[in-house]
Amino acid sequence: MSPSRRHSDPQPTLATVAERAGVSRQTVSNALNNPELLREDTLAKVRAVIAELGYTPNRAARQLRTRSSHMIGLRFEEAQEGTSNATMDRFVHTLVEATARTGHHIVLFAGDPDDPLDGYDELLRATAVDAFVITDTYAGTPAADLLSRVGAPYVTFGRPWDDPSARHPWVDVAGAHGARLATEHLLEVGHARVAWLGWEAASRIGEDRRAGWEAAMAAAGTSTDGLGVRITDNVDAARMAAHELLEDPTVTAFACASDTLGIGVLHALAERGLRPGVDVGVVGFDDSLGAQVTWPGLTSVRQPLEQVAIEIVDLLHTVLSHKTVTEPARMLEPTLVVRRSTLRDSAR
Amino acid sequence: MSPSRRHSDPQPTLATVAERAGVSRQTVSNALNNPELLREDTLAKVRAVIAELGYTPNRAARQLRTRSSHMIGLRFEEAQEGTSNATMDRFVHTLVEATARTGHHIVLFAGDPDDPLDGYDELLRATAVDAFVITDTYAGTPAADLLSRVGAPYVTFGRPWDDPSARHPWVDVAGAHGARLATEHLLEVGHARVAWLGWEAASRIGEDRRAGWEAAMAAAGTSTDGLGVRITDNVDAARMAAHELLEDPTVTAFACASDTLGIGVLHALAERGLRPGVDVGVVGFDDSLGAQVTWPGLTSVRQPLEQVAIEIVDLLHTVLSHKTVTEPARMLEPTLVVRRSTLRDSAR
DNA sequence: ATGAAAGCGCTAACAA
DNA sequence: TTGTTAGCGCTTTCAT
Repeated sequence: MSPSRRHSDPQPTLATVAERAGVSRQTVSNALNNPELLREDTLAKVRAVIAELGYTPNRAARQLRTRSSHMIGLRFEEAQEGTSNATMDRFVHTLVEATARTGHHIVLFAGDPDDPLDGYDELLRATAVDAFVITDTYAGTPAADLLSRVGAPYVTFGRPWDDPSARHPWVDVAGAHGARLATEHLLEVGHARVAWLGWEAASRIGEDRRAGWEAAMAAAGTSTDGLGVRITDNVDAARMAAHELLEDPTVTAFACASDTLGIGVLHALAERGLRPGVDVGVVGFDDSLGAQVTWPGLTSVRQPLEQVAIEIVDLLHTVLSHKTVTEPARMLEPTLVVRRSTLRDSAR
Repeated sequence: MSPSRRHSDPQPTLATVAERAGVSRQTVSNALNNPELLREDTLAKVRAVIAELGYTPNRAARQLRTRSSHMIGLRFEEAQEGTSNATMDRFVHTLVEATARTGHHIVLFAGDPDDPLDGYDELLRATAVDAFVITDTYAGTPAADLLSRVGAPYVTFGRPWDDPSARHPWVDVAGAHGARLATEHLLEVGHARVAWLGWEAASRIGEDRRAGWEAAMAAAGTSTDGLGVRITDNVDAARMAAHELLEDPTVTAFACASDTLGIGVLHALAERGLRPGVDVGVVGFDDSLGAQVTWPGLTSVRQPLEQVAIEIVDLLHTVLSHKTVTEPARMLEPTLVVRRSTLRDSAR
């Protein structure tokens, strides 16, 4: 923008540019959207005027005409204390980056916490967004169902747990694989009886991760009897569960469904005077800030959120250009970030 | 939306509603925007048809006409590992909630990290947003300067550190007051020599917080010689600085410019076999998730982010209705959240 | 390769 | 109190 022009001055429009360049409005529009239709010298001239005037097409007008806003809706839940939506936040950052590359923006909207559908409707009917990204498929997929019903485009972060027949595009991370990595790592560094701290059975994500632990234990030929517990996702519940499990001296390692639970185990160790890593191995899940900063560092399963965002944008792009999605379901693999909570030697 | 209608069907427009209700388009528009102009029975009839058809005004058309998008722009920085933009994330959550109440949405946009101005321009010229919220005033206020220059409305979270003559609306939290609360708390529970772990001198926020510590120490009549250090905001730097300061046995407490630094101190204590709270008191800043989950719990200064968001939306509202802002500068006060890192007794 | 005309859905201004 | 007219800035025909 020319630095001397104030916002209150009239913005240049297609007409302004056209007049200044001595061409018709349509030619300017073509210079923007179909440059290959213009003769080279015309194109150059128009572009020069556009730059000179600092012209940017009016989004509202374009949107009204093309019925496309280049906005992607994302329902943003209330900040919840204690439990970490840190993963969600990190995902949003990566999503903003990824959508920017295709000229899209993310529109955040709030919804009544008791109504998983609230907010979608209005944005959609107002043609304010082109598509949605849905992140809470763990709670079933009411929003996805709604959008499917009205034929609105969307992509979910999270597989359709309750509906294997669902055909919508989604991206997810193999939680079971992550838990398996965690458990195998603990077995490798010499722990035999690895306990599992997971969420209530109602959580599909939680049960998926637990299955990974069970698979790794089965592969090692170790029974999981009495080693797996289901608790709510908070530090104190994990701390108490860990205390209980540690009454059995053969239990020397914990794989957990979240960093919150892993940190709870670290609390129990601190209270018992046990050394993380050396005496008892602990692995969390999500590689949150907490895992990174907590003493002495919590080994954790990290989701490739950057890649998730890129895949989602790719799917979004395909869906929005009305192409057929050839590969609507994409499962990514997490990795293990090793920190001192699983280092046994004293080269610490 | 009537559940049976698909998105591909034509959306109802003003004209549809008008025809169905047997009134003119303008009357429907008035029913929406100036209901007091209509006779009661007309209004009721129009509203009934609106509900029946599931009509929502097209945002693009409205925006084109009124030149107002009801979108607020917020530049969203890349996810940074290790250092916590957790405060920023929590703020965004509260902002989404607060703006929703006035019918606005938050548009996130990315910008080249090396160019603090990148992204604003385009959104503005495209008339895609009505206003901006700026959050990184600590880095000077280049974005605010740009927006002032072009006459675009904005509110900042953060005072104009480098320009006391700035007249734009802003909301901030008194960091010095927070550090003072932290220091006074440590003095009250019986520590005499309270050290300060803060950021480099270039950080205005950091120096502000430090000033609060100095004020509290001065009020207690204690010299701060050799007790204040300036380091980068990461756990390890704090850990090492704490080790150094703890060589002096009279140093028994730390007030810190961030939770990250506070957690670094906890690491040093763990390595020295000192008990947080009992032997050494530690206070962090921001009440992040880390402070809440780290063992044994980190006392921290909490910013009233919900209130910040509410004040910002209020200012935004005033600015956007072209009213004069009577009180453009609003300073809020943080509070202290006490956890076990400052509890001396053993009722722990 | 370029231009003219029409219209997306809405609201401001005015008329009845 | 309600209706009519015009036009926001753009792109999609269609004509040149």
